[in-house]
Amino acid sequence: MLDIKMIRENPEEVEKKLKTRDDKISWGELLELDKKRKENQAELDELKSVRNKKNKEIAKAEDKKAVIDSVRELSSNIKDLEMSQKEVENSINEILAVIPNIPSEDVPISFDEEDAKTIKIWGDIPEFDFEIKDHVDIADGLKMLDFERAAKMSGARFALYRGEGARLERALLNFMLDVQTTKHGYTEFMTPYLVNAQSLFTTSNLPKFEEDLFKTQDDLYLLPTSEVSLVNIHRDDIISQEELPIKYTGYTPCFRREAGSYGKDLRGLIRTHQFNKVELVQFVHPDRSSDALEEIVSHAEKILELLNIPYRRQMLVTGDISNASSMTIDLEVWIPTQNKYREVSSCSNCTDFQARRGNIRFKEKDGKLRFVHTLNGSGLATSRLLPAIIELNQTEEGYIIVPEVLRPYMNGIEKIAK
RNA sequence: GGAGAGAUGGCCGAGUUGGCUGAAGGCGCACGCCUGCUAAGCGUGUAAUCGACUAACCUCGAUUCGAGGGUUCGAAUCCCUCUCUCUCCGCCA
Repeated sequence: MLDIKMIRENPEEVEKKLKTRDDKISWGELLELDKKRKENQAELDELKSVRNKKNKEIAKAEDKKAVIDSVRELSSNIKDLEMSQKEVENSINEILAVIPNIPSEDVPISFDEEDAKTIKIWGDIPEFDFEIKDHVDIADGLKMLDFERAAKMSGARFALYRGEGARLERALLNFMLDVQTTKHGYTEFMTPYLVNAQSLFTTSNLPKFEEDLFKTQDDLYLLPTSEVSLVNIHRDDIISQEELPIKYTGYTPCFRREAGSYGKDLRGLIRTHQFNKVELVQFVHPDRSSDALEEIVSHAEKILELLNIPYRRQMLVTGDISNASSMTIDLEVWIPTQNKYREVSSCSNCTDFQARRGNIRFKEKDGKLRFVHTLNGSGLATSRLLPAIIELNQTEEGYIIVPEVLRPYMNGIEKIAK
């Protein structure tokens, strides 16, 4: 959520910046409502001040009845004004709730995702001297993944991991968590997978993106990402300055309806309703969030480098960054059969946008309370990582060479064969 | 699922015959004094949000005692609904 004070003070500039990420953006009556709210409040304060004074008289008055009668009407007026003030406030909040974060100055301005800026390319793109197969065919041949049976029990876009496939997935998750906790200083969490609407409001998945979420009959939602639960750990908290930066990580499955994304279909694991992800979240001092974004990206990259997967770092354009983000860096891994890089991680600096929605503050040295900055990044999603690993490490016989760093997690085996 | 108890400031904890309580007391924290150092001690201060005034400080007004609604001239205190926590019973991985 943006600070209404900031919008009030320079509306043109804010609107201009927001138009670079959504050309339809507008906030209609927001400023008039804001003015109205202020007027109402001043009047309310005045009326209440009078009422409070009179009420104090009543306590001491001899003839209570006379004074009470004079206040009765005043109170009724106050009640009416309060009602209309509430409506005004609700309208303001509804408008503010769907306005996205302001993009950072450094984000390339464009609505075409192809304009993303490549900042870094790591690793050599491998060449194969045999006919390569995609991850679905290889995994099927090795009985690691079974999409047909997944469809039988759950429908399209679900995965069933089997045997070494399941073990490889589990190995990856454990490996990633171990790296982030032991090398990068993150505290690991296992969080609920069902969360309430308030938590999704904090991260800005609600109210605007409800159609992306699975909702239960108890009004709880399945996590679309553990960013939601990790960020909400500190909802309504006041964090002391010394505790910053706070770094949290956790594995959870992620559930997304992917409504409307049919058609641009992708085989196998690439786009499913349920996938596995290790998430990184940081709460930092506002002065440090740019550095923290760089850091979080490097933490995700470390995983790819240890797995020896070629990747590139992309800075997304204004039109492509997520609602809460002021800047987003994507990591993309090389998928041989598609002959291109595909997103495996998305790291965002949400500045104070989520902190304001979730009321997550810290105490500055001078005692002032300020909103923290929040950042999140995938570290990483296996649904994109596993295909890369399978395809990049395939042999002519259709086997998979297990990356060295994963072998300790795979009972030491060097390859997955029939 | 059933029965009962509770939710107050950064934390603990008074206050529930409605007005003098934004809220005693303690802890913590900040500053000062004291002190060879540390510890202890003494003193002062210490909620947030919105608004008025101001260069700023100060001051003043409004709101907030889990959330929402109601009763009343007036609610932390009374009533209703909801959420959460604890205890006991039931069930159970």
